[in-house]
Amino acid sequence: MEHDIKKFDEYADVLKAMGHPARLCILNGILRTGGCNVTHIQECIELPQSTISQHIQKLRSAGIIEGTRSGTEITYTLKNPKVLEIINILYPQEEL
Amino acid sequence: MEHDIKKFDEYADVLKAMGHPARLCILNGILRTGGCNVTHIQECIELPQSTISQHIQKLRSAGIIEGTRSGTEITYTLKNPKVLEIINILYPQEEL
DNA sequence: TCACTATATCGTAATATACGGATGTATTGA
DNA sequence: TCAATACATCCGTATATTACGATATAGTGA
Repeated sequence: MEHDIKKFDEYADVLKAMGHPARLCILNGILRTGGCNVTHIQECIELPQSTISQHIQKLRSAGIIEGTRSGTEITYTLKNPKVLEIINILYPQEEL
Repeated sequence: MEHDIKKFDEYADVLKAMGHPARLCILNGILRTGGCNVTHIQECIELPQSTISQHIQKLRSAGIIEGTRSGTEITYTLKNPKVLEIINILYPQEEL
């Protein structure tokens, strides 16, 4: 078995970042639409802008998403391919 | 995009339970050995017994593992097949 | 019943997370 | 330069998580 817990730190952080319903919802949305901005997310989930922004920062600092600015908008996309695989396992593409 | 955050509660809890280095280490160990007990885990990661036990309880209450008692020992095994897939994505079987 | 091993639970202190209002910053168009 | 839009950050508070020693419980064999 594995001896060094530190080897698990990296993905523990990724999973922890994914482990919140709002963030999972955001990730699923980003994946399904191929990238979307905070305002669009805000229209879909009932949370104030600052809360959503903080969730996005958490996903960003875990290296899961990255943002591209165009004008005043920032479009976020999935950056980590393993996260994409995980979401597809959890939420396979039927009835959407 | 998805409207109801509650639809994401189930797997958010699973991911949250996975999102800790000690628990990820335990899960990886259970997967690789096909089931193991607390004492064996304790030999591998440097944590007191009560701490390990609590991590195991967290995995158990998230429906990720289940224990089978034989004598004084309890052998834990993976219960959720999606978790198995996720671990295999994160830690593919090379050099082990 | 007693001692022993394996595991769980309790109590609690330290730390982290979540939330949302208020405020700050960047970009664009007038 | 000003107002508007999109997004980020700050701050205080409430709640949750983590860790671990101490203690409890379950099972076994003598």
